[in-house]
Amino acid sequence: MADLIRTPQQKRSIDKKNRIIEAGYELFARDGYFNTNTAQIAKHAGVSTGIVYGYFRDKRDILLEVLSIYIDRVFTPVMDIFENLQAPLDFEPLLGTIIDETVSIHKNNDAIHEALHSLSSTDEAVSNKFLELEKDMTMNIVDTLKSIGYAPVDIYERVHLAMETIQSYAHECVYDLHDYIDYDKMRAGVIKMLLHLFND
Amino acid sequence: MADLIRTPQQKRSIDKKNRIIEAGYELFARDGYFNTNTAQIAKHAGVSTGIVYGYFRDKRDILLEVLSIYIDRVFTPVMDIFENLQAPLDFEPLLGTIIDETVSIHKNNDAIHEALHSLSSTDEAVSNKFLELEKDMTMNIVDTLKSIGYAPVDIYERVHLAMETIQSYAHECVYDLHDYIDYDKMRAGVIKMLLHLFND
Amino acid sequence: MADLIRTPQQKRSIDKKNRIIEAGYELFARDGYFNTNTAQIAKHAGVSTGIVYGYFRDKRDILLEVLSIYIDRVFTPVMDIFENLQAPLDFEPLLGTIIDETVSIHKNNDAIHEALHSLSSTDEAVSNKFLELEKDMTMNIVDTLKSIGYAPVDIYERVHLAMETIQSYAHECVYDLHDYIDYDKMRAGVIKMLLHLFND
Amino acid sequence: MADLIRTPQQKRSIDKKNRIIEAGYELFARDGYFNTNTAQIAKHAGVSTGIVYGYFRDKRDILLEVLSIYIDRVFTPVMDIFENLQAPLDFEPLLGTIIDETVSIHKNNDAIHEALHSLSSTDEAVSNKFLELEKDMTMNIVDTLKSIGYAPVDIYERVHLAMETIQSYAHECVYDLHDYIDYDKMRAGVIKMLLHLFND
DNA sequence: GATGAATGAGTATTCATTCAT
DNA sequence: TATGAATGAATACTCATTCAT
Repeated sequence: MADLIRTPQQKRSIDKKNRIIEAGYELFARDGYFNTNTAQIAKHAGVSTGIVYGYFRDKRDILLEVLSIYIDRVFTPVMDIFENLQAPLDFEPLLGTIIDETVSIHKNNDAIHEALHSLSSTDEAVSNKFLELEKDMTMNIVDTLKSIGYAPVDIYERVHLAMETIQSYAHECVYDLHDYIDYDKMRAGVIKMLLHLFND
Repeated sequence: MADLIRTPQQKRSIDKKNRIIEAGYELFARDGYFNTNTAQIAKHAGVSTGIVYGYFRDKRDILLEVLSIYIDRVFTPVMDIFENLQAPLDFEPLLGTIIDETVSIHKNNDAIHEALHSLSSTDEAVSNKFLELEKDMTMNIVDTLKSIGYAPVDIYERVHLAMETIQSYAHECVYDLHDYIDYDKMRAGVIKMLLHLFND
Repeated sequence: MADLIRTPQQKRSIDKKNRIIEAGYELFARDGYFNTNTAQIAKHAGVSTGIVYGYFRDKRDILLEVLSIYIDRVFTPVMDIFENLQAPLDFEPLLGTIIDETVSIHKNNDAIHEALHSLSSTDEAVSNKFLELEKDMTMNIVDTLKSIGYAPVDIYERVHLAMETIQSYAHECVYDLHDYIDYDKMRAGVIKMLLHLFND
Repeated sequence: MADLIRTPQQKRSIDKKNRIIEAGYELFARDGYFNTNTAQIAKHAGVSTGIVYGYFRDKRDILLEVLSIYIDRVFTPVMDIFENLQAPLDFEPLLGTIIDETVSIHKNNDAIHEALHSLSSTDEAVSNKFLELEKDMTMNIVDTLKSIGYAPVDIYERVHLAMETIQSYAHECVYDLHDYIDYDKMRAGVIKMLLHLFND
């Protein structure tokens, strides 16, 4: 007998729901999904354990909402860069901007990314949301590029590959900190590769 | 008084320990670390629940051993390619070989990779082992390349970046299967980028 | 400071209280007392969860009121039969009437009977109300019979036993539906036994 | 992944399982199924909460086993009476024996009967077991009676009705204790009715 | 009076780990 | 060494009851 999940309308309730999501965001990021319990989430959000189940079906439902927030935080800033893009296209500064923005996003959200992504393999809804995110980003970027006249063959593959490469680099920057790597030099390498990928 | 963890000497015992590790490997890969319990591992390995604690300090200790096995399985085949490398260096076929081998490795081990990597963010030992793996691979490859006379500036950055890029691509191939991507064309894109990265 | 339980005076309030009792009646009958929660009762009654505690001390208090209603529904129709009883007493048609009426009552109320009666063993108030019901029915019937001149020895025992027997039969009819039983023939058996019980 | 439920083979384990069932029996009888929690059962049985789930799938599974024990305790003694029954049939002492035995059984088991029976309305397995019990008893008694030459028309109805009547009486004796009833006189009434039911 | 959001104690169940045999 | 029964702390989720509005 599924007790109704409240869809909060009033400001105070929306706040409360958001506080729970934010608490989930922070705790999942810090300790991982399985090392975080609902009581901790409630406490961190400053609410009772019971009310959590007024807003969410179950713990996984919190995860899904956290995932949505995460996706929004990752997707939006990159898309904003393309928003006001104008021909003629000058790839070099564009790539630089995207790389720096992506690194910045990863710096703030990589922990939650790991926590969420790790569930992809066992939770299809999570997996699908990640796939969809990649698809949406690729499609949006391709559309924007086409709209300003850039439409080479294999554009989907190029854009997707570029995205992956940039994300790899950003992930490296945030986490790995190998002492034998100069990340600025690596950044130059990324740009060099991608310029070559897009030109011709 | 901490019960000693046996370091098995006899063949039968070594077998048993390995069976437990292999069981952990398969179950962690299939269901994830947190969705696998020690009783399942024991059963899958054909041993009693109790004896697991004769060979491993705790559940996490199994994880660490699984991680070692994983690292070995990923590291060795790539290094083997470089083993008999001879000058003069022809990058194009070499990259093709590495890419195909990496994709093949990922096909067999990506599930466990996800399961293990997801623990990086909350377990420093796991995180360090992954860092070390990347470092070892980079170092080995760089050494080999140098030994046959290839030693440009920024060689560490180039090699590391190439590795990351190839791994990204391999991961894509195994999992994502975006319907708008032709993975052979993307493979060509990877090779194109990397050739440019290494030449000059 | 115990919040006063309102004894509703106004028509609207009486309606509301009755709606809650009726909702309790239906849900307890369908799902049992422990499988019904107060939110469901409130919803079924079309009132808020909070106001339930304006009319009832607690959940058990609803139960007690439901029990009263139930007792009324079971008691009254049987007593009505005796209301206009006239000498000389002809037991056979009287028994037939009572049996059929009792079966009819059970058909409509056996589910709630089970739900309520099951609480007898752990709730003395419930248990007492059931005892009282039986006592009242026995006393009323005995009084009526005496008033029209039927007053054999052991009249209390006879009447009480007859009531029990008829209730057993009615319960059988409603629930058990053993395929090896012809319930009309059993009805004849009941009448045969009871006639013998009362004559001489 | 249903963890295996142990089916205990060794004496100590069987003892333990039985202790849990017996604990359930006593607590369900005293407090009812819903007012008893698994921790109480474990404590009463002198075992840990965890091991309960080694022997039983869930709390309801304990209930089902308790029900089986109950049925055995109620069924067996009555059947024993019929075991050595010999022609010619003398109903009067036989009925006396059965009534006294039934009252004795009810004295010891009526509390658990209420607790279990109350779940009939919401749990089909429970309901079916009760129906089956009645059927088994009726069938057995009818068979025995037929085997010694008593086989009137409507024998199923008569036997079933007799059983119900005796159980009603026994239940009355145990619980109701109405002060206006002399239970010995009522017992005589029961015998009188049943003799009439069976003769001719 | 009325609402329904909020509380937090309570419960069934799981599982890493221990231990008697 | 090996077994697998046993432990008990931990956790997701429920629900009778309260309370701010």
